[in-house]
Amino acid sequence: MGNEIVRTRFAPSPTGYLHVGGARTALFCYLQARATGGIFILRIEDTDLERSTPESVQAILDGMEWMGLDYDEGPFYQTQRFDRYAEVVQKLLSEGQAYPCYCSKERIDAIREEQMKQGLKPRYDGRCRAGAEVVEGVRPVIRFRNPLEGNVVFDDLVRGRISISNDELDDLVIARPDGSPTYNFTVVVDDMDMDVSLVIRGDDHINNTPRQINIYKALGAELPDFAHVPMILGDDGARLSKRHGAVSVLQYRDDGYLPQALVNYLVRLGWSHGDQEIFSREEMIEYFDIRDVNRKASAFNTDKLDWLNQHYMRELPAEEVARHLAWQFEDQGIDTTAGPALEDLVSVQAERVKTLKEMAQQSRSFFEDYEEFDPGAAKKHLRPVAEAPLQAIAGKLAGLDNWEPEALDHAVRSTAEELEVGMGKIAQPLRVALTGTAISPSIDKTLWLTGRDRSLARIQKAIEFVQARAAASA
RNA sequence: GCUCCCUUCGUCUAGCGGUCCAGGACGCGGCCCUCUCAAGGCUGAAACAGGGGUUCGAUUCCCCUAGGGAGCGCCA
Repeated sequence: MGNEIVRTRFAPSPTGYLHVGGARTALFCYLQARATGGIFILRIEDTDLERSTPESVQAILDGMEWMGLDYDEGPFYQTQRFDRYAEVVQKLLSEGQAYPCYCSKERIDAIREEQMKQGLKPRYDGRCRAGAEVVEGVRPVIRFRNPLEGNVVFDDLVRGRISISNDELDDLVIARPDGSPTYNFTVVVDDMDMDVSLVIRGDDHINNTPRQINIYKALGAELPDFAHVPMILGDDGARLSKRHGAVSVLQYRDDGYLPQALVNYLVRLGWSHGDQEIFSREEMIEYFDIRDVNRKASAFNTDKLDWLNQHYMRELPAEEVARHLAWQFEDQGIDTTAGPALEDLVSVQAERVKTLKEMAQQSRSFFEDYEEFDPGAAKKHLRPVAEAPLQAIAGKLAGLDNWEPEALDHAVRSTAEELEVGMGKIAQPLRVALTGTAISPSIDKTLWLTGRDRSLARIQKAIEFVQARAAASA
């Protein structure tokens, strides 16, 4: 890299959601710019009019915002730069660095097939290179005049030196018959115009780089540095696809993951700083260097993401986690106006669940009455022997004026002692009474979160249930 | 087929010629704790793809083989 300021860019094409691979590339671009006091640019590569959609553009913007990847310039849209591309095509044409080609698709396909058959790499044979015969009524494509000899060599910041011979390359199409530009050409024009000094992108672009370098040279532009980052694979080591479940970053948001967790997970995929696992945004920026990124593709491991998510649910300020949790409740149609404070909920539930979605699901009974007891739980814990403990604790709780965890814990324990039974004999029936299920936070916290009125009413209901059951079997 | 690239525990990784009978993390097993589920504590199993070199000495450098990936579009 030169002495000037580093300028990176993330350049997705809006043909679907922002997937985790793209998100990590964006993160790396962002971190490298922030780490060096540089500029991070967002550019939307929407020249494929067929497949690009406004929804996808929005998904990319939303995903970036959710992850907190703010950019300094853009978003720029390639569809708004067609005049500029046309201008550069004309320049190359007038300099003889590009030429019109009238070869039919049929002919191109035929030679490709023939070359494959002969064990050769399929390439355009250069028929129109020396001067095309104009075919009436046919609008030509424009091809770039690639050098015939020599090698293209570049030092990739993550892959090291890469060298390819020019005779592996052919004269690529840079403009279609309707004048619309193609990818390998627009990237170069854009990166040149936007003064991008460091191109960070997926390693599926490695093979495109030499031909892009030739275009840079033809344009007399200064070459940027390149850093090709490996791709992300699914849990099973196969290429990431819908079949692996969540691949879109917004899906992770909807599934109850905190952005801090996803970002932390992603930054450690292909990059590390000693044995450190947890990184604050500041630490990432301080330690990150694109040169330290690994060359190998890595598999996405949801178990580790879950671990990080729980870590952040526990460590982040409860108010912040609560904000994300509120969204989950809303999404699940649970009204949280009558019930415990979400911060309190977070403080007790965070260590018990993997995601905010689970947290909301398992906290339903603190806000709404449950329909009926879980059959298995009721069968096991709401038996006749449970009546006495429930009556005892009901009486004790009714007289309690301090509805706080410490007092509640004392109430349950002292009741157990007075009845001379183990905690399980009283906590489990009580748990089923309060939540309808056999699973919940510790009994004092469950009482606390359920609240006084709701707790007392539910215990009564459970006592009636036990009595009815005893009567029925008698 | 051709070109380019990749290869340390199941997974993410540390390692940049001796400190490695290979370290950490997730996950997994066992024990403890325990009112359920978790969480937590302790503990255990688990890897340098294979073969040649170079070197006094290779996980680290070179070559080959095997396996894997990407590209070879008038897609990006």
